Amino acid sequence: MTGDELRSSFLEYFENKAHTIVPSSSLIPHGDPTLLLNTAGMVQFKPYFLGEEKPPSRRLASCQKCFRTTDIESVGDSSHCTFFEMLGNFSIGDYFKTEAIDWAWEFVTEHLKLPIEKLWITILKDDDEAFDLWLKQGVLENRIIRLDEKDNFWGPPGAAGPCGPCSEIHYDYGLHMGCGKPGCAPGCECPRFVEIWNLVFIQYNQAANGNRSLLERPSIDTGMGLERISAVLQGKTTIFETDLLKPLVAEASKLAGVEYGKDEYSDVAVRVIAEHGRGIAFLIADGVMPGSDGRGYILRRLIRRAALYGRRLGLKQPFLASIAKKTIEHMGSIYPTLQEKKNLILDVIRAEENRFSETLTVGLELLDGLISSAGQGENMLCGKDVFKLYDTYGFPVELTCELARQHGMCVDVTGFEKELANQKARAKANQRFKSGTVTGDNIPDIKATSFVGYQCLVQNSYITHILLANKPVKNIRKGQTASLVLSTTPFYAEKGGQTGDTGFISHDGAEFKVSNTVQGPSESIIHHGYVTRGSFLLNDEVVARVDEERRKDIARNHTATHLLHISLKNILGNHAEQRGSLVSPDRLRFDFSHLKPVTGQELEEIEKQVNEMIRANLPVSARIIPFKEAMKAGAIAIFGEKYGEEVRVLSVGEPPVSTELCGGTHVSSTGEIAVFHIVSEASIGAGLRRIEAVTGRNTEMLLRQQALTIHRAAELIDTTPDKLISKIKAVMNEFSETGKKMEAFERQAVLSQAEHLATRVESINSIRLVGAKLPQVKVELLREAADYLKNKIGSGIVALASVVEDKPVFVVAVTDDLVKQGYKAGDIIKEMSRIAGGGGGGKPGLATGGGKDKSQIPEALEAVRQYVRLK
RNA sequence: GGGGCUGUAGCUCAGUUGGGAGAGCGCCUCCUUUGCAAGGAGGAAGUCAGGGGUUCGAGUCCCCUCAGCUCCA
Repeated sequence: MTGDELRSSFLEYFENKAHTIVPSSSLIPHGDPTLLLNTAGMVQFKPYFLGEEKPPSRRLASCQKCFRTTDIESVGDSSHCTFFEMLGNFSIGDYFKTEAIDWAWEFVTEHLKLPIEKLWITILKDDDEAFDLWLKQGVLENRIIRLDEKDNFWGPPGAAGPCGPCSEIHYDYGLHMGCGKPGCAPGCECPRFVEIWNLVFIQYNQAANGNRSLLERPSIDTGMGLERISAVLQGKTTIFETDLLKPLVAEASKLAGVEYGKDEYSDVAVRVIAEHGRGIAFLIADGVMPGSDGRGYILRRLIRRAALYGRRLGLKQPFLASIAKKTIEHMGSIYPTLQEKKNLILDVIRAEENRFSETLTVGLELLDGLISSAGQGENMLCGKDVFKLYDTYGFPVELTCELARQHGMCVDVTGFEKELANQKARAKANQRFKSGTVTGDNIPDIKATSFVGYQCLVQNSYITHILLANKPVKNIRKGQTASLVLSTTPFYAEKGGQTGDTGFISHDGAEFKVSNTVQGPSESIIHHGYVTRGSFLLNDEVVARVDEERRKDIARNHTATHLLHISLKNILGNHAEQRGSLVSPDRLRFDFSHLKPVTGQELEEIEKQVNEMIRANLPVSARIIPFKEAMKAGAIAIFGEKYGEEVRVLSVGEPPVSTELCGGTHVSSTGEIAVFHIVSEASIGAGLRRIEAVTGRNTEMLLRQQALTIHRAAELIDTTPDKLISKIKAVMNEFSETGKKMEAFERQAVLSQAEHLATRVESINSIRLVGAKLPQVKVELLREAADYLKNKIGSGIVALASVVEDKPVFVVAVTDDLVKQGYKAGDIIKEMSRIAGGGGGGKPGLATGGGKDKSQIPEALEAVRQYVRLK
């Protein structure tokens, strides 16, 4: 039975048992920011088990894409994998143990036709109910193993929640596969017994204190790994020999030119490449992009690990895309996203693999250097060097170790780990310093401030706390910098990338200027600022007034940020996800994932689309709804952000063009933004881009400034703005022509002087010598003159001097024949420059130098004669 | 946000202790040939990322800024 047949046979079986077949959910768990990737079949049904949502049916079955990252390092052996498919049937408070066991046994023995004598059962040690049910199926008593909670108890997810015992069906590959130890049985580490199906009986609810109570309507959650059961059915001992993975193994072997199954060393590499290549394709298809954290880092690690193993097989060219392509061909009909995202998948893999290959090349050179420069006695690479390789060049440590071993050296792993710990400590220390500035930690009785800033910008309130230098006080007066907490406030506290509000808090005779608003403990809102007039007492009644213009600027930028986000997705693709955002009154900054620079044309399209949405004057509305409901409506949530039970959903347009979870303040319709203009686009790291933009009156200001600059520039070079470019080109051309002419003219002048000097050759000790001062000649030309004279006189010494910027410069040239006799230009120049208060150097045939005192030029030239006389 | 590395001709890069800015490919002109990366001669092309400092003199040493890469958060 092939994997595909197995998959459909399973679903068909449970469909006949009145189950609703649910398609696999994305590998990125939707609406569950606590989970990195989908790790089990039941993940998408969690809200049903927890009673938070109503299931479409009480009986469900699925074949779910799963990804587990806990043992990436073990992939390559015969059994571990990161990506796999999980078959499962689920009862949401419907049937329980009896049916679960009944059907599992029927499916395994009658549909899959696995021989009963090969099957073993494990149960939780005191679950007699399960024991009896298995006996009833005809399982022999000695084939039922009782295990403790460590092995056969599931959950709860987190500290509290539903949980219960489980029972597993194991397949026995036979005595010859076993470890032979006396206690060998299902649950043993050796490969003889393999768990094929896990049935979880969710019968308890566990409280936070650990007490378990029986659930009124117990549930069932089962899981059967498709790869493993395929291996069993196809009579294979490893999943890599099944029809699910074999084509990929074959492709990897073909690319590397090795035969699978001949050599364990290359087999490991082939398996890593096949397994990771498949997982990578699925991750990208579900929207993961390589990055330096979270899911992105997992993807990057897989690509790099596979690339490394490819190298081990001698693969020099990028090859991972071929494996992904094979995966798409092989599984695309069952997972159509693979087909749809084919181009993206292949592009991303190629780009990332190439990047890594550059990293490796640089790293290898450095490592070669380290290895060859290590002395004879040394046989250890120091941790510092290895860390530098890793930290600066991203060169994997395991590769460093492997290569060092090949050269008979080892690596100071302890030293490396110490450096890594240092780096982590540095980053942390920095973090602490930053967060230390937030005040409010010293007020024990602080309560949540009621925020009314969505509806109004002016609010009557009273002072609940006053903070001076982060300590509670009873009053403050004029001139003091302090922080106020109010009972109610219209001031928005800095969060979600949006800058805090500024404004005034006042009562008769007193005014407090708010310079920033931040979040304090217990959802309080803290106003930072200083007293400009009068004084404030605790419990004073005050009027809080937000700077309206500034708030409107912020609102324009914030709503524009949402429009930009959706527009990026529209034009660049769905992978362009928010990774950070800053909304201030004067500009907005938006970081997102994207592999390559955004082209000028794309930027233009993005800007155009955003401005179209602005002109359409779309209504902006916010509503508070339960988180789950928001997720179902397809709202954009940011991974890693914490969201409460109830969330604020911000929609633009009707029907919405954009729906995001957002607590920020926005315009009421997009027309208020007026105009959106992208100011810059830049990289902020691999796969990450940053766009900065302005809106409303900031755009107006920017445009006015730019127009002014253009006008002034045009005026300066005597033209009109429309002809500015061509005029600048013409002027630049003219400038460069003139420069060249000048240079040629100077050269001509200097050479004719040199020509003249050639007629005044002195002779000392029968050495021909030219020593002269030329007026105002820069060093380059002086050098040319010396070169010219050197050739002219055939054999001899040329020493020239000039004055540049009021300082003496010298050039000495010596013909080759005299160099051979021991006359060195460098020696002569050193003497000359020393006399003039400087230094010089060069090569034996030609040297340059200079000094500080131009009056010493005659002495310096005399010194040359002296040098020749004494030589 | 913090640490590190890199930035030289259109492209790929070299450039020793600070002392003449280079190579290969590409480009332009001419000649010889017309077949696979043709051959020959000549030529253009550089604010050595930008700015400051040290020095008689900086692509080279020091500081700052920008950009790309990388690790940590």
